[in-house]
Amino acid sequence: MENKENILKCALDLFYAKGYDAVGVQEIVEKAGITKPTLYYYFGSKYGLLETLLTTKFQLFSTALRNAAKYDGDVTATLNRVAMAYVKCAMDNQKFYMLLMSMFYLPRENEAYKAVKPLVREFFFIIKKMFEDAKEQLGNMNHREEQFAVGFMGVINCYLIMICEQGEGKEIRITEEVIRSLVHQFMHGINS
Amino acid sequence: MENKENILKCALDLFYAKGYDAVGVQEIVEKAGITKPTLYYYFGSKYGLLETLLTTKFQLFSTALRNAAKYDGDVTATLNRVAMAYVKCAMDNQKFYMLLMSMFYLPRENEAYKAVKPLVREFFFIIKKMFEDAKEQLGNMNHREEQFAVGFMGVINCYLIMICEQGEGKEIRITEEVIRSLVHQFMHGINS
DNA sequence: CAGTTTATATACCGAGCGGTATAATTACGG
DNA sequence: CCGTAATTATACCGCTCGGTATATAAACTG
Repeated sequence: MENKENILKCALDLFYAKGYDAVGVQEIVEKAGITKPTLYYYFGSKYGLLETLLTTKFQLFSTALRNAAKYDGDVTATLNRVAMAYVKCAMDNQKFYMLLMSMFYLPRENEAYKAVKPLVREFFFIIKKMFEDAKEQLGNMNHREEQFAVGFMGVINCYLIMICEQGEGKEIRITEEVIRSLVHQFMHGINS
Repeated sequence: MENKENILKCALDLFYAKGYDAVGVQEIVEKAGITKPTLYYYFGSKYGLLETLLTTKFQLFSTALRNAAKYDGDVTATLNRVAMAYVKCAMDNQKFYMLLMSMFYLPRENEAYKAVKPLVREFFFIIKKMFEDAKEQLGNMNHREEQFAVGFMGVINCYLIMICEQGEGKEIRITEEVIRSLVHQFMHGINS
């Protein structure tokens, strides 16, 4: 079992650095110090390896977000919880997070995008539902729940990517204060 | 010269649909109805083709934004102008815009990212400078110009990508009113 | 210890990759 | 109408791609 996890780790490193399409199976097995049949024994195909990598690691994000996104009557508090949980997951799994981001923006007919598509859907479903539940407090969103969901995650992701870029590789601490200010910016704009 | 532009067009279609790494040179020349040496005569390499495609088409964005981003003492008005110009460019060149977006989020060691990197830098330099010029009106940004630039473009891009996704292929009309509401959301938040 | 399952390596497959040497064709100025 | 330069095609290069048939080693199971 040691090999399997090692392959996943090496694949993540390479996919993160170059992207799924630009990495060959040969490259992965060399980095992992094994041979091709071993990889194919565990994952069946290069695409299967990607799927396994994505679905297993995505569990963390999914459960953390699902817990945080339970609307409790206070929009700001809920948004803060979600943002905290999300940022924590992202920073604890920085490479995986950046891989997810890059794959989310992949062309829609790219094979690798098909692997993230269900994850993206699940993801936005959670956030969108949160905004729907907050209808009472937010008032007439008139069907802008989706726009809000996209915008909210967009603000956070843009910030995280900017930070990740600057502190390339180094460990990054993002304080609760910063997260709260991001949520505040989403709700009240930049000059308030 | 007819061939050259045809190759560029076909390359854009394919890169847009599948991504640079997932498209072979053979595929491009077949779609363009020519043979490989013709492509290599004009562009020297697959990467050279990408560079030519990016730099020529990016001119539009660059000049349009540079004109719109001249700060005139009114932040809201300037942001509106920039957003209008940007959205117009993006919608007039939808495939190219989506290609740019997908490449912007490419892993940093991916070869194709090296081709967009200078464009991205130029792009953000323009937006960042606009926020710096608006210092008098926006007040104490205390070095958050970059964060604002990233956030502003992030909001617009997230919205555009969402729209492009829904109206896949069809022509898209985005009214000035919608753009103004996006700028308003950036400045004053969602519930104002 | 025999039999079976699990795990790994050697050596190979056809196909497609990016790229090119050579030659034929076209366009055009003298 | 000839020579030259700009274009385009035929046919090929070595290499890497994703994937596999076969054999072997290790680890359980009875």
